[in-house]
Amino acid sequence: MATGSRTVRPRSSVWLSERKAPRRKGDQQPVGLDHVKIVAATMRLLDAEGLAGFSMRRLAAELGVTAMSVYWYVETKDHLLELALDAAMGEIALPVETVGPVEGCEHTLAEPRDWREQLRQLASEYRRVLVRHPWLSPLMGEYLNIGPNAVAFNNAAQAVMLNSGLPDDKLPSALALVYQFVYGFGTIEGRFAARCRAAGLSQDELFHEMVSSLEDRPEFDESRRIMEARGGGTVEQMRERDFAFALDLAIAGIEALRGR
Amino acid sequence: MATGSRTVRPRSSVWLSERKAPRRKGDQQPVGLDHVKIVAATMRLLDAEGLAGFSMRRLAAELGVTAMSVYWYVETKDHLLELALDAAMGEIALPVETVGPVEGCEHTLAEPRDWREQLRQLASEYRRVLVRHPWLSPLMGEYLNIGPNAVAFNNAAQAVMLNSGLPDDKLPSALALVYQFVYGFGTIEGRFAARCRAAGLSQDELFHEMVSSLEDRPEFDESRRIMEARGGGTVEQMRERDFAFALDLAIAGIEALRGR
DNA sequence: ACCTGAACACCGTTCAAGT
DNA sequence: ACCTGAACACCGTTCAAGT
Repeated sequence: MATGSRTVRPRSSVWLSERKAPRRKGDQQPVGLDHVKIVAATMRLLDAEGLAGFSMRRLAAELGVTAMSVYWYVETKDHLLELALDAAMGEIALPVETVGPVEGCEHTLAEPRDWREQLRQLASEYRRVLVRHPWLSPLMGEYLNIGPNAVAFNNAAQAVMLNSGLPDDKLPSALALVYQFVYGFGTIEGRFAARCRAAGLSQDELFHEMVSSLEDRPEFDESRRIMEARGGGTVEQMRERDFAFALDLAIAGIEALRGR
Repeated sequence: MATGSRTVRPRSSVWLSERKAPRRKGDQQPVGLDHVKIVAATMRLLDAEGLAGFSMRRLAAELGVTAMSVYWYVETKDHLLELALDAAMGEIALPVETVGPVEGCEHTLAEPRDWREQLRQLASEYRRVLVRHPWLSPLMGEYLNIGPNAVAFNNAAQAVMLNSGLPDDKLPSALALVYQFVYGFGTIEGRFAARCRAAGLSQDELFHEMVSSLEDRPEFDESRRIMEARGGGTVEQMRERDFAFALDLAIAGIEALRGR
């Protein structure tokens, strides 16, 4: 979590408080920093060093500026992280016809298909973003996540699920089942990938190292048996299969119960 | 996340490094602190102040002791948090016949039933613990979570899913679908409850406040429509229904695809 | 309008010293 | 064996001051 809140504070979101006015009046040259540059540098740092390695001072150094300059553009560290969070949500490609007129939405748009394909597509896009930016998961837990890109994503997910044939009052359950699953799956996958990068190992190398470090622990016998049953291939291939079949399960469940 | 790791460190887990030897040799009186007391105080503080409000100095003050005393018993803050994490996992009641001989397991045991009932039971126990201790979710993302209680829980979850009739190679998918869903659901629920406590509002009060604060935002029209379709009752009742039906979907999916 | 510098109240942890 | 105190290298943020 952001360590900014030493004591519990009122907790306003960037999206609920008016933003700092854009500088650069008239036709003057921009002086150096601006909102876009700051958020981009923030995401770069977060990708490179992780959430724990990120600090306002570190960011300022990266921008070649003194520690306090950033505060001219951004109210707090938390607000900045909310901006980075929503920027990352904007990297999720959305099925084209699901995108309503959300102001500030930066999503790229993908091809339309039937609802199962759209669901799989959204899920895999979401997963990819979570893996690409491992700092996303903790931030989503920490903040409200109601920025324009997050809202557009939620609306797209709702629009897709609407075509599943489930009655409206069952949609929240189905949405939670699918997207909480993807969140957890992508979170674990992203953390593992980050761990690999940090250790300088490939995913398969680290995986086998972990497996063999638990070799003599009988509590893990059953887990090992199941993992072996899952069959060969690389870690990545196993994960693709697990992910795809879990979505198949969810879709099958929806198809089974939508008639009631 | 624990801010202990300013720079990236080797990342050993408590469960992978031998513990500090228990003090109190012979029959001497315990001098003051001990492992159990420290973890208990840690959980009390985490419940009361949240993860962001917890610090080693704060804990020491709570224990009536100087800041550095705790370090006699515990290697780092991260190790201490791992101990608290597993202690919380130990609060999950497990279906009795699923518990193998995991050393150090503190779980209480629950009645046996058919696999659907056992699954629902485990899911709801897991959910309750996540809600009771909102600091659990971020810690589970941060650490390996391979303490004795976590392992016993995973083994129980596997044992229950084994009875679903799914072939072994499909078990990881089904387990991920169900328990990642519960994790996300319980995380959101726990955060909302904590927010309510902090604001001094009931869940329904805060909920209606949030809804009405988004009243004039057309991007939320569709969400609002769905929420209204979901029907009346308290926030808690809506959540129970959503949770139960999401599990129904997962179970229906498993039953639909287990024959292949 | 935009940026700086010093300062405040915090962190986790090391290390030498006390009893 | 157990606990303390001072110190180090960090935080986020405030505030008065510079240009």
